[in-house]
Amino acid sequence: MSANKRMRKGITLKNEMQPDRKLDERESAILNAIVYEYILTGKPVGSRSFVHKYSFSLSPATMRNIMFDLERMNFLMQPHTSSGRVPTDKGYRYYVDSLLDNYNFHEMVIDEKIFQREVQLDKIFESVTKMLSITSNYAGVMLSPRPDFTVVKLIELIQLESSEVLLIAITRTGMILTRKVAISVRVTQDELFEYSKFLTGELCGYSLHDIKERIFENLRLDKLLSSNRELALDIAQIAFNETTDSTINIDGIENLLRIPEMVEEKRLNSLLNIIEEKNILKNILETQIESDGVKIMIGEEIENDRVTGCSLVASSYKIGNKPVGAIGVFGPTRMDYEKVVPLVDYTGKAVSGLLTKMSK
Amino acid sequence: MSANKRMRKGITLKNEMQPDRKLDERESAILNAIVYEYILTGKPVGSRSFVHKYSFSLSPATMRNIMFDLERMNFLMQPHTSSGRVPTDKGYRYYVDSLLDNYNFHEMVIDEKIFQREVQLDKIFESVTKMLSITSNYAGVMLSPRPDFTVVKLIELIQLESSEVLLIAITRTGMILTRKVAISVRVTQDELFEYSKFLTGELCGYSLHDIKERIFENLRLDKLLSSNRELALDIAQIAFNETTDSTINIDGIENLLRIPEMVEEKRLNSLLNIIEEKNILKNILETQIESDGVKIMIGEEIENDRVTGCSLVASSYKIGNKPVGAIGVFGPTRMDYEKVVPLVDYTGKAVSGLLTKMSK
DNA sequence: TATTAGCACTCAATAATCATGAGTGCTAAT
DNA sequence: ATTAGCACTCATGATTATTGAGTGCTAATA
Repeated sequence: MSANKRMRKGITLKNEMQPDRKLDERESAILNAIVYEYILTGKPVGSRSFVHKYSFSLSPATMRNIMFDLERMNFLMQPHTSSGRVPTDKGYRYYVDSLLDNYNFHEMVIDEKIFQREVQLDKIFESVTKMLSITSNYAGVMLSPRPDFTVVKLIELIQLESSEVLLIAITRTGMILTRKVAISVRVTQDELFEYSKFLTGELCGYSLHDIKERIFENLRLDKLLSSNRELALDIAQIAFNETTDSTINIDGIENLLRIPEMVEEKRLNSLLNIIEEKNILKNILETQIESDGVKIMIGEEIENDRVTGCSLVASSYKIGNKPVGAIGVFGPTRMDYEKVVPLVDYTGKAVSGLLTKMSK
Repeated sequence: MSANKRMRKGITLKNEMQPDRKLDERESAILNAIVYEYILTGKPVGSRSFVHKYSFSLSPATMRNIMFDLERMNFLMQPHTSSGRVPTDKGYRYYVDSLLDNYNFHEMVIDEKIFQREVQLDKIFESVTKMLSITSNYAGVMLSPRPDFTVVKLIELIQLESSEVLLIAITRTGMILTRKVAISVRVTQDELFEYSKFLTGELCGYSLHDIKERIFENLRLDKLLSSNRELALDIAQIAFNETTDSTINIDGIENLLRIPEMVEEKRLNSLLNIIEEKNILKNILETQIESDGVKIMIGEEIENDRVTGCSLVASSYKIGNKPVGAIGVFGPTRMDYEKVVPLVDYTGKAVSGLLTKMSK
C-alpha cells in the first residue's frame, strides 16, 4: 500500500532527498499554488487553511501527504517541524519555469515616451533604472553597453593648455567620451582641427575595441604618415588606450529596505554588500548579456557568497542583433515574479528598440 | 535653603523650562562629559555609574541634583521617569560649541594625493564623498558648485547631424558641459569652427550666470552682427539657457544602516526619505554654502519634516575667496562629533585649495 | 550652605510560565 | 487513494515575577 510505503519512508527517509521525477498534474498545480500563496503572504503555507482558501476538493490530510512528497523532492521545506511549508529555491524555480512557459509576452502599457524624451545616454540609463524600480517596487538595475563595442562616429580634439589636449569621441548611440591627453609638442588650434578631421576619417565606423586592437597597427603599417598625422595617432592611441568599462546603475534600494524580510540579518547584509560594492551586481549582470530573453536567478543560483536570499530577474538588450548590455530587477527570493518577469521582458525590448533606432 | 528650593521646584516646576543662565564650570564639565558618554555608549547616563566611571569626587546624590538642574534647563531629558539622562538637541549643541571653541584645527593626516590623482571634476566629487564616508563611518555628502557660477574657458561646436549641433563648454575648473542644440540651417564644419572661435572669444572669462543674464543682450546691442555670428549666438543662447543645477553626491548610506539606532522606525524613515529624495539633503546643504567654517545642524535644527534624529556637519568650500559649494557628513544625532568636525573642516579646506589651484 | 547617606519608589528588561492555535505525522476506517 | 481522528510539536502572545539601575526627597553632616 502506498500509504504504508509513504509512512515507512516518512520515518526512515524523512530527510533524504528523493530522486527527481516528473510531477503529475495535480502536484504541479498544488506546488505552483503554494509558491504563489507564499509569495503573496510571506507566511508558511499549512495544509488546512490552504485547502480551504484555494477550494481544493481535497482534505487537509491528503494535502499533507502531497506536501510531504513535495518536501521529499526538495521543492518545499519546513522552517521547523510542525510548521507550514515554504518553497525552496528549487520550488521557486519550478514556479518560475511554469510561469515562463505559460506567459504570453503581450504588450504592456508602459509609456515609451519616458525613453524618447531623454537625449543623453546616461540619462536614459538613469530613467530606465528608476522606471524599473518604481514599477516593480524592488530595485532596478541596468548595465550600460561596454563602450568597447560602441562605434565611433566623430572625433574632435580641443586644446586645453599648451601641453594638454582634450579628445572627444562621439559614438553612434550618442555617448560622449572625453579624455585628457598630455602632449609634449606645441600645436595650434588649426592643426588640431586638421587632426580631428583626419582621425574622424580613419576611425569613424569602428568600435573602440577594434580601434584599440587593430586600427592603429594597420594605419601605421599601411601608410606613409606625415609626422603631423603620426602625432594625431599618438594622441588618439593614448586616449583610447585607457580602458573604458561599462557602468552599472542601481535604483530603488529604498524599496528593498521597506520589505521587512530584507531587513533581517543575513539579507540586510546582502543588501549592504550590494550598496557598498556595486561590482557584485555588475558581475552578475554581465553573465546575462549573452543569453537571450528573460533570465531568472533564484537564491543560491546567484553564485556569490555575499548575496543570499535574493533573486534577480534580468534581460539583455541589443543594438541591432548584437546584445550589448543588460537590465534587471533585484529583490528578495519571495518576489512577485508574475509581475516582474513581463516588466523586465518588455523593458528589455523597449531599450533594444530605442538604442537600435538611435544608432542608425 | 537651596535644597529646599530645589525640592519644591522639583515638584511644581518639574516640566517647566528654566530660563537660560550661564552654566558654572562644574556644570559645564559635567554636561559635556554626559554628552560624551552618551555618544560613546548610546545608553542613558545614570548618576551612580557615571560618577564612578569618570571618577568625579562627588556622590551620586549630588550628581543627581546637578543632572536635575541640567534637565530643568533643557540640556538633558529622561526617556522615562527613573531612567538615566540623555542629551537634548540643546545639550548636543552645548557640547559641540565647546568642542568648536577648544578645537585646534591643526593638520590632519589625510593623503592629499587622493584628490590630485583625479582629473575629471565629477570623479573628484565622487572620491571626496567616498573619502568622507569611509573615514567618518557615516554618510559623506558633497554639493557641487553651481555650474552657473563657474567660468567658461572654451567653447566648441561640433556637428552631429545635419540639423543638430553639439556645444561643448569647458570651464576653468575643468568641468565639461555638453548640450545638443537643434538648428534649422545647414552649416559646414568649417563654419562651426569659426563660430567656436567667435564664441570662445566673446564668452570666455564669464560665468554661465553672467552669460545667461547679460552677455547676450550686450553683444546683440553693441555690435553689428553678421548673420553668421547671429546664428552662433542663437546656438549658444539655447545651449546656455537650459538651467544647469548643482548636483549632490551621497556615499556611505550603508554605514548608517549598520547603526542599530538608525534602523529604528522613525530614523529609518528619515534615511529612506533621503535615499529616495536626494534633494532634501541638497536643499539643506545649499543653506550652508554662504556660511564660513564648519557648521553643525543638530536634530530639529535641520528644518525638514522628513528628517528627524539626525545631524549634519557641514563646511562650505571656495574657489579663491568665493564659496561655491559644500561638503558634509550626515549621521545620527549621536554622532562622534569630535572626530567628524575636524575631518569636515580639513576636507573643506583641502577641496578649496584643490579647486582654487585647478581654476588658475 | 553645599554635600551626602538613606530610603521608598519607578520602570525597562529579562526570564518564567501558561494558553492558544495552526500546524504536523501516523493509524485506521472508508 | 482518500480521509477522519488523534496525539504531538512548536511559534506566538499574554501574564506574571524578578531584578537592577535609576530616580526624588528627607534628614543628617561637614
